[in-house]
Formats: sequence, structure tokens, C-alpha cells
Amino acid sequence: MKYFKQLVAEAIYKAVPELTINEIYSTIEKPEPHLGDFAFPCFKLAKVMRKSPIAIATDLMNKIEVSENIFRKESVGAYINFHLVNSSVVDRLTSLFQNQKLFSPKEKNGKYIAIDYSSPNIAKPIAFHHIRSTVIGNSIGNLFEFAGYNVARINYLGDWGTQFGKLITAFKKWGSIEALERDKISHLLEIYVKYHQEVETHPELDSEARAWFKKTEDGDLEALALWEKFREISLLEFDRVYRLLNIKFTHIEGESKYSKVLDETIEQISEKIETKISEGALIIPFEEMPPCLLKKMDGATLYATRDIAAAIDRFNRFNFEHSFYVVATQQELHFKQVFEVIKRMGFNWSNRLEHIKFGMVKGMSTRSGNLIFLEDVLNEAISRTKVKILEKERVSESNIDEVARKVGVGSIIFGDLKNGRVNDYDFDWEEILNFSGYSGPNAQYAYARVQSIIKKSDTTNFNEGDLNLLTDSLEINLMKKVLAFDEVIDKAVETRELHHITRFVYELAKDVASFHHAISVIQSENDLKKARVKILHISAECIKTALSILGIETVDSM
RNA sequence: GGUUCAGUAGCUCAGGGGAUAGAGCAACGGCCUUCUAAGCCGUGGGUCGUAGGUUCGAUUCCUACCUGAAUCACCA
Repeated sequence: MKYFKQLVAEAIYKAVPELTINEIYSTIEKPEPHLGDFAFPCFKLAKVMRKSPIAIATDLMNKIEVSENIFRKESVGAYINFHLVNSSVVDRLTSLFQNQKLFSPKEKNGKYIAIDYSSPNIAKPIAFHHIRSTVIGNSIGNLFEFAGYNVARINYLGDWGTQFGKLITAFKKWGSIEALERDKISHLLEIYVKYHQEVETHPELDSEARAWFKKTEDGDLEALALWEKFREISLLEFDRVYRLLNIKFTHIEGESKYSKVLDETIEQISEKIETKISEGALIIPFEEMPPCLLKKMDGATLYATRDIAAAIDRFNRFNFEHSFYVVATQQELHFKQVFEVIKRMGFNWSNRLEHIKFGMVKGMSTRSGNLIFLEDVLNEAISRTKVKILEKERVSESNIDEVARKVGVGSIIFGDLKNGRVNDYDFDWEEILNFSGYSGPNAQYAYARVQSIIKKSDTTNFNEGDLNLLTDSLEINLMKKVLAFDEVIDKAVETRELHHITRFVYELAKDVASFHHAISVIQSENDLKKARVKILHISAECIKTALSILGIETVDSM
């Protein structure tokens, strides 16, 4: 639709040279469907032309020249409305389809994006709240890949810091290798929880823990061996969750990667900007916000230091156009500080760093206050989905687990991404597994129904269908909707908000369902049938593409 | 207290200087001898937190206030 909008803008520009073409383009609105496909409000011109907006609209009506094969125009009040002629929609869609330009990613633009997402802490299972960073980051990666960027997908593990001192302390007191081999992360979690209980009455544990972390940083062999073991076990478990979600990374690395260069980084920082010792800690003072801590009083580093080192390293490796940090909104201040340090160090790429923040998932702790594990939630969704699939008796026995996984996980992913990023939201089983309405399975369902029709129609070559035969408003609607996909992608890229895509795919699925209900494809006369199969196929491909950007897979029956 | 974000239908949320403010859920009423009813069609439901200001026009921008959330030095 960008193509048609541009045509409108150019036509208006020829009649109204007072405005730039960009100004015109951005004032063009999408009105309610019955009013047209594009609308140009004339209020702003009233001041310049010293005439009533309504008079301007009537006047401009005659001045604007657009091919009548493409648009029908009319002035209504202060607006000029443009209605796309059906044949122009058909022509555009047909040519894009034939050239396979409809849903293929844009050509590579040679630019890089670095995305830091998921980033769980090792030695703890991935908790449900990690869903947000994981799923948002993955989807933004897909989105920018679709838009033509090369994307470095970085899982920046929390594998360094005082907590490992705590864990080692706990392991030496209450842990064992046998239990670790047997129970994996559960054992680590168990002793970590015990540590936090014990520290209430034995505060001296904390200094022991700090000492162990310091030893780890100093290269103590025993400490490093334990740390390595914890890390290895954790990664194996994380992998299971990522496989369920069908999420991949190009780089799995952690904060530990920078442990050896931190002294150098601190030196580099100190050379360029003012640092000072305050209450024993090394800090960077700011006037407009709280100071950034580089080193604790015991000399151990903090995560701001590691993030600064990581940002510099990533720029050196990827020469990125943007570097995204998909991290909860709680860490807003932290990233402001880190970005400001980079800026003051004189790196002119500091404005390419961007904190893609998101709100919390609430209502997720159990009665006992324990964490809910992401893997458990996914498996629960999958098994509940399986029950629903069995009721329908449409999916073959051999496929059922795979379909249940795709649909169950799809409902969770969609349920997260449909929320605006910065909103907190409540986790609610009933809502997330309600597959009716605005949900992932709803879109997957629309896709599956189309596949079923295509199968029954015995169509192999979609090029045979002639879209010119389609004149019903339901059919034209589908074509326009599909053509609007490019604008949705732009909007999502611009705002880094995925709910534009969830919204779009839901609306498209709804249009497909309405079509499906009103028009029988199989019983249509031959040429018409081919045309209808074609538009359904195109719509389904659009759904599939949109869902794949969200990180949701499609199924052929459900 | 400082900073940041949010307050829109019973609930969860879109939208955003312009035409009658939209979805989903929940409620209610229809629709399965016809390609998947995880669906379709319809009904009811709103002083867009409050008060000012800017504007031809404000739910949208500005200010103040109220309410809620996050954060503010050795965790990440």
C-alpha cells in the first residue's frame, strides 16, 4: 500500500506545491473503509490559502490529477477521499505475486544489528518472566532480518558476579557432585535457596560469598572449575527450553567473557572521563542522575563495567547500525548510565545503543512464592492444547505432538507479544489458553483451514488463478489487507513494537474467516474457483510470514 | 522527595491534533445435512484520571494535580 500512498502523495504535491511531498505523505490518513482507502484532510491548508477547508477540498478535487484507472476521488467536507479501483488492486497484487515480491525479505542492506535478548542467569532455571526478553528479542531479530539487516543474536548469559560466590559457598556447604549430576539445575536452585534462608541468621555467609567471587575473578582453579560445571549444566537445560520455543542465537556468550579485560576498560574510561573514589568504590559521578559504579569497595567489578566493555566489543565486532538491549524496564537507569558513559568516552556511535524495555509479567508467583519455570508453563500449554486437538480428531496420530507444541507455544508467544512492550501484564492461564478471538491459535487456525481447502481443490499452480474474477467486497478486502503488510512492517520496525504485527495478523485471519464463512470455494465454477484458491493462498502465505516474524510456526491442520 | 512510565467499555488492551473513539474477553441473541463452529453474524456497553492552557479543532500536545508502577551506591 506504500506504493499507492506514494501515488496519492505525488498527485497532491503537483496540485499543492506549497507543501513538501513528505509533509503530504504523512498527512494522508487511512479513513474508515466506507469513506475510501486514503484521505487527505485540508484543514492545514486553510491557513495558507485563507479559504475554508471545505472550499479548498472542492477546489483541489479538480486540480488533483490521478489516473482514473487507479483511483476514484471525491471531496467530502474538508477531506478528499481516494478510493482504489479494484482492477488496480488486482494488478498490483498479481504482479507482486508473480515476481515473488510479496512476502520475501527485503534485499540485504549490508547493515548489522546486534540484539541482546533472553540472557538468563546460569545456575537457575529459566523462569517464566524470561519469556518477555526471549520472545520480544527473537521477534525483533526476525523483523529486522526481514527488513534487510544482518542480525547478531546474542544470548548474553548472566554468568558472572557476586551470585556465583554465593553459589560456590552454598555448594561447598550443602552441595555434592552426585546430586548435581542427578538433579542438574534443581540441585543448584535448592542450595541457592538454602543459602538465602541461612544468610538470614548467618550474615557472615555473605562475606564468604564475596570472597569466593573475588577468588573466581582472580583465577582460582577450584572456583573456576565449579563455575565451569554450573555453566555447562545450565546451558544444557536452557537448550531444551529454546528448542520448545524454536528460538536460536548466533552468539551465546556471557558476562564472564569480559572478566579479563575489565581492568583495561576501567583504565580506558578513566583516561577519558572523570572517575572518583567514593565510600571506597570507584564511581563515575553524574549531575543529572545517580553515579555509575565501576568497582566495589573490595575491588570486584559490577555489571555496568561489564556492559561497557561488552558494548565496545560488540561495536568492534559488528560495526552495528543499532545495538538493542531487550531488557526489563527496571534497568532503565542502568542503561542510561552505560550509554552516557560510552557517549562521554567519545564514541560517536553511542546513539546507536538502544534499550528496548518491557514491563513485568505479574501474578506469576505460586502460593509459596516460588518461581514458575518457563519450561513448565510451555509444557502445560502444550498438553492442554493436545487435549483440545484430540477432541477435534483432525490431526493424525503421528503429528499430534508437533502440532500441539506449535499451537500451544504459539498461544504463549502471541499472548506475550500482543501486549505493548512497556505495559505490565498479568499472567492468566485462562486468558492465554483461550484460543478464541485475538490469539495466536486463531491465526494458525485460519491458516490451517486454507490449507485444507487448497488440498481439496487440487491446486498446484497458483499462477493460473485470475484475480480479476474476484469482485466481492470480502475478496477485495483480503487483497487490500495483504497489500497493507508492508506498512505494518515499517511501523513495527520504526517503533520496535510487535503488537502492530499481532494486530495485523489477527485482522487478516478474521477477514479470511469471514470470507470462508460466506463463500464456498470448492463449489465455485472452475475459473472462479482457481481465483479464490489463489487469493486464499496469498492470504495464508501472508499469515504465515507475519507469524514467522513473531516466531510462531504454522500447521496444516489443527 | 527526584527521575521515568502509565491511567480509554465490567475486564485486558489498541489508537492518537481532525470525519460517528476501536478490538478481544465476559454478557445477551442468532448460525454446523454445505471446503475445520479454535469459526461467522448481530445487540448492549465510554464525561478517553481531574482541572486549566495552546488550537479552527484536544481523548491525543503543554502545565498542575490525583492514582498506580519501576528506579534512585557496591545484586543483575
